[in-house]
Amino acid sequence: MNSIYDFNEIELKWQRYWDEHQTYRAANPGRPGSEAPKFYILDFFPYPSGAGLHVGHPLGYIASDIMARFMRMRGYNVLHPMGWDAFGLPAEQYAVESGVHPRVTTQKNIATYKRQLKTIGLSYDWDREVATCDEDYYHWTQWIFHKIYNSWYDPEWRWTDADGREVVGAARPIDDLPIPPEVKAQGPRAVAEYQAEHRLAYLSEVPVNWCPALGTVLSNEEVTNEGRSDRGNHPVYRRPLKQWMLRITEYADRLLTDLDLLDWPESIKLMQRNWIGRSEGAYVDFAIEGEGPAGGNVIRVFTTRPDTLFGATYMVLAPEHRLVPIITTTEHHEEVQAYCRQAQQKSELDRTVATKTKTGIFTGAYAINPVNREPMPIWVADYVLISYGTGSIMAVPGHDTRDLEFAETFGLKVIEVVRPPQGEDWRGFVGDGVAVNSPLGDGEQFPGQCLLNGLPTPEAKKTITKWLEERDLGEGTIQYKLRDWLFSRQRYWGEPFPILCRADGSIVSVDEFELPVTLPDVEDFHPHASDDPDAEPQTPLSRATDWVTVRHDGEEYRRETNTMPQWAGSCWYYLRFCDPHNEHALIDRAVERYWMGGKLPDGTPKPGGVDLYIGGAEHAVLHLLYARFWHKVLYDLGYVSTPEPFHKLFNQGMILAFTYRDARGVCIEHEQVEFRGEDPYHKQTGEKLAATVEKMSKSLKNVTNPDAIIDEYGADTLRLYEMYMGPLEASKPWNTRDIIGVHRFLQRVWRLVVPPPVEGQTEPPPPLNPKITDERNEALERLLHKTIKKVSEDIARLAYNTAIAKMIVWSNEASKADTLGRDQLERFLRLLSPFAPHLSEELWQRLGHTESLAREAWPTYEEALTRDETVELAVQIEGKLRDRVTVPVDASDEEVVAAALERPIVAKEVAGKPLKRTIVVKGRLVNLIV
RNA sequence: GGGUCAGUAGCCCAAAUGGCAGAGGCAAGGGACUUAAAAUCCCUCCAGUGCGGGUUCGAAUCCCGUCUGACCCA
Repeated sequence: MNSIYDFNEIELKWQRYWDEHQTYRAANPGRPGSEAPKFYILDFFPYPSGAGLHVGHPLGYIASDIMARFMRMRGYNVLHPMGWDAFGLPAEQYAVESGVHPRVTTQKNIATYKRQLKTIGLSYDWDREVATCDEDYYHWTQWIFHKIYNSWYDPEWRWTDADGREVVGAARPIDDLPIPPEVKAQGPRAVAEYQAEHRLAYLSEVPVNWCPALGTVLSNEEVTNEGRSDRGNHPVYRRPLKQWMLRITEYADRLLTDLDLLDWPESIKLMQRNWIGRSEGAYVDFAIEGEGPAGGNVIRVFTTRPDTLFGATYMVLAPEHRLVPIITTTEHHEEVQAYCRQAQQKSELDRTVATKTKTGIFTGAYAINPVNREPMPIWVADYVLISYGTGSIMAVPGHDTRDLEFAETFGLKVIEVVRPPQGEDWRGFVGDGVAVNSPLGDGEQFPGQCLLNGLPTPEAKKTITKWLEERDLGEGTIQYKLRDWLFSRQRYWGEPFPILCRADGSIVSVDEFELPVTLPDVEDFHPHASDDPDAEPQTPLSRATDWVTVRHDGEEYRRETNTMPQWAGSCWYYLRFCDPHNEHALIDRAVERYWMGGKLPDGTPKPGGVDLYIGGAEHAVLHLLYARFWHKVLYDLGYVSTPEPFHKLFNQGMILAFTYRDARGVCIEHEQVEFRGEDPYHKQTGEKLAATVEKMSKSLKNVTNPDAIIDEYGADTLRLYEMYMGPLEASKPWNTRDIIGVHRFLQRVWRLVVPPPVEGQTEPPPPLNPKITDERNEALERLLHKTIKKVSEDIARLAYNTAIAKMIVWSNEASKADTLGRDQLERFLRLLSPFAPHLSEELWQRLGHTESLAREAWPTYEEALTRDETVELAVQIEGKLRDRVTVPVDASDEEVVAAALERPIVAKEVAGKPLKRTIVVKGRLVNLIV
């Protein structure tokens, strides 16, 4: 047997062993092992990109793996799966450029990722691997869409779930939607239309980022601030396009309130709350002045500050507002039209950035302010968005930042209606104060006028809302910033919709027993490019003519040719991992209850199923919100038993890297950098380089590949280093130079068990270190108990860096010791095994065990042995450190003071002065006040 | 502009409830081993906690202000 630590050989050996013995298989209900309590620990699954992994990617995976191994040793049945978010744009773009089918690229990338993950020694149950682009998988993605499509939301519905929770509001089958008699009377077509208006998935004309050159809609993230496509820098236009939408807004309130049930970082909860953006306010209706076509129309606005209505001096419509062409007077028509056209080309971000100067144009029309009956000019301006609220606002320049900027730009009236607290300028004051000038002067200007003067803001809001409601001029309401989810993409590499369209335009869903609707193979992945921004998009699927046309019972249908967005597959993968091979259902009911159920420490049912979900903060809003939404629909329909998918969420930080640039700002590869002292220089040119810490990315030439690290130091060292760099949640720079530290630690552990070969000795060294005995080393025993305690507690709170530090301390002491108890060493190896599983298995085996230690019991400690018998206290006089004194741990306060006073330095300082006060902090210090 | 988090040794990071600023690692210096180097082992060195106030017997920790950085929102 090799006496040197040959990590590459050892790691390969144990990875094979684990595969062959299916060491990490999780037992589903009914299988041996499922009688143990369950623990479901999940990683955000990756999109397998062509570049492979860099060392930043596995950070979270290593962290979850340590927890998974720890929980297995604690006797849990651990579900720890991995899969692939495999539909998506990069593979498709590559296909467009190279003609290689995205499936081929994707499979190749998955193979690379899987190989890399395996070399890290992650304890996944690979039997449960899924990829969102597999037919067996997207079958059920389509099935969920089918359920969403065939449901409506009943906000009044009161029901009790499987765990006895009371819930108000639910998705219900569309067949349960009550049809009003007057609709029913108009025949089946009217009923179908009425249903379509209520379905949770519906078609709608919405403004989208349309890129004619790429032939597709783009998400906001894919559009630059200059309003061009991120890829290719083509112009992007805002245009209305018929799209599939999911009615997530119906769930806004539940998505908001149920956040309170979850053990998530507060920052993420806050981001979701902001995204949902609940605001209380009121609708106010403004009549348009005049006869003509404009007269009689009403502009409805939403405001969170109805109390400032007296300060509203003008109105603004979004350029896309339907009343714009109707109310604009003839002499302003041309200008307004030109303005609207121009506004269309700007991105939303561009339009709302506060620093940009405001633009706008007067329509010539006026509305009447209902509270003082004053005429207000109606403007069109692009800082008002059609997609938020009603697409129109009442402008209160006195107390709204953007309205004030606009009013100042165009010389509009600004009046004070909220008096701020003393010392603050009212102009632009947006906080709560006291209503003034509401109305101007004393008393009513007309009978029944609303009087707000003197009321604090919250009361003023209530009063005016009531006044508006009584006169049918408006109503109190709650608005959400959350919009319905735009769910279709004009792309190839995604899930086809299980939707058919009849010749008359009516829509039916594919029968659930005919799923999946398979993605057809095509030759041409090119989007239909066009310079005409108004041309109808032609999707790649629409060219698969054989596929598009379907005959069914003698009727001809056309398939929906959009595909689902990349989020769809990741919305529910955590469910499929529980039951990945089920051909008859998305997930078996009993399996779902087992893995997704569970109890909180207080015995109540757990609101979320996955016990620990680890991933980066970049998906804080979208993925986590979409998945929660789908989960709630499935919950309402009875397919899952918990209201939330993820109970505890943890965001690992980002691994950053040093980036070196020369004087021209060109990034220099790490291989080209040499250090003179602490300063980086270019190896060839000798030029001094500037170093910064930035995100790891190919373009910055600062990427480290895990394969290279594993090759040089082994996977266990890589794992240990990534966990030792700092707190898991913190961002920290990768520094290859530091790796040697943890590697030395592993080498030292190795030598605790395996003696080094002696130079010049021809005889082989003994297989085990001769200092290992059957007797415990008493000096090490206390430290071992302290270590077990520290490591156990630190793993539980994901503080792996400090756990490792403590293990290093023990190994340093053990190296110095003359003897070492075999069972002490074995307990230590069990502690180490979640962090460095290969090395631990190997040494465990060399110590005489024949089974893997993956399910060995986690070591325990005695509280009494974690404390020393004596303790050194600091002695302070007047709060200043003067001396130290050693006392028994259980010494009383009096004994501590007495011991302190016996110290010569202390006695001299105190010198008979009476003690005014003594402060003793147990185990820490004694402070004498004279 | 608003919000959240963070700032401790040359670097990465530790320090329940306020209680001796240091657990660990890297780097640096010295030494042992070696013809030498690498590896290994031993020893040593270094900050008063971004800055300015306040509360307290006592502040890295709490409060106020301020600067810098990251993220989110506008």
